Amino acid sequence: MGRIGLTTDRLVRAGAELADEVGFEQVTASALARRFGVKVASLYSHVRNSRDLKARIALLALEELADRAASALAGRAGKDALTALADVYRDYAREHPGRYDASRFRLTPEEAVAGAGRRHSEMMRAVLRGYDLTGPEQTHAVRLLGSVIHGYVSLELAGGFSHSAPDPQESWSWTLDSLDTLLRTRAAR
Amino acid sequence: MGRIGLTTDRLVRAGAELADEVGFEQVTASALARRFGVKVASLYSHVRNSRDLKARIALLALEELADRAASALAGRAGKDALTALADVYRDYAREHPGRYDASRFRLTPEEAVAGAGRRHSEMMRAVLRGYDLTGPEQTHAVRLLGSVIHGYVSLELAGGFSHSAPDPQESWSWTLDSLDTLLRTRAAR
DNA sequence: ATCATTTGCCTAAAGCATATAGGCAAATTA
DNA sequence: TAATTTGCCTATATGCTTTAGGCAAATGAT
Repeated sequence: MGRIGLTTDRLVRAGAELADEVGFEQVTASALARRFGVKVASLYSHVRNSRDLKARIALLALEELADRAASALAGRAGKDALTALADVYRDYAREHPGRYDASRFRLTPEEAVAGAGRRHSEMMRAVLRGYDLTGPEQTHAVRLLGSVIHGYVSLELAGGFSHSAPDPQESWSWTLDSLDTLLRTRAAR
Repeated sequence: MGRIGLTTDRLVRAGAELADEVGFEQVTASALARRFGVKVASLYSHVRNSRDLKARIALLALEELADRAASALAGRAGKDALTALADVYRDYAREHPGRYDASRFRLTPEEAVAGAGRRHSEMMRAVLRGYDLTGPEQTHAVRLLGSVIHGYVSLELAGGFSHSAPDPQESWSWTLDSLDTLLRTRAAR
């Protein structure tokens, strides 16, 4: 049988697609090999092991998210920037639930730093620069913002808000609105 | 070899302990059997399968959490109740990380309703009754509150805030303070 | 163009988790 | 004490992970 041209990159991208289709948990070396019509052992020349594969998918998702966030933030400030950033995460999670789950994969500190981890927190800080917060408060706000976004997105994704009025979109708008008010109030304090 | 008195209940409780020790992901029928010094197949008389075991651990965690929340809320109102409830989740997650993860296990709607799911949302609503919110706003607030608590706790648990100043406890207080202010403002609007 | 080297995918095999079937002895009930 | 139920067992099948070693295709050197 000829070679079909596996590469780490193709595996990772296919893994990301698989994650969106069947869930990040179900992304397995076996399933991936099956998808490429190849024997499992063949993957091990391209990824170290199963954990490595998942970590790479996580890094891919984080990069994609950071790219989207960077575009969304360009030319925006204040509440506009806040909602743009928050929407990036929420939209990404709805379009790519498996990848979003992947982005929550617990990476080692080195992996996270080498990857897009830093870009994400810098963008959060950039958004918050639009609200005049003092040093420690800025960190509190970064943490709050991260918590609200991740918390909302993951509860919504898990189906926590489904089949109940009002529409989750309304709650989302209300939440971002509240967050904006809150941050402005804190700044003015 | 004689019988050692396995029951579904003992398995689930041991599974919860195992989760706290090695992580909810690593809770496996094999590991549990090993812990009881019993063959794996023996567990299958007490739990339907691996997923069933995990779901039962999830339900246990949700009940424990609901019990703690109920005690914590007794005799409290307003901000006092808000922080008490939030602290219950955060403290539980720190004391029992595996169980907390378990409580996020995706249950079927029936399982969730039969279990403590309803108690939790009712307690959230009870806390929010202390802030005079109109109908739909109350739901928005329930969702916001759930998002902030779950988001903060899970980011903190994942190590997102570790090794960076200021102390996560400060951000937590600041967050709850902000949330209280926010809800009072919304109510007064 | 040919030979040497590297590389990619293969087969084989071991380890461990899930799950089912069927058996025997201990516990329970009559 | 006999009959029945129940609890844990062995045996077995299936699936995912991972390593070792092999052969042929691709690549590079002369």
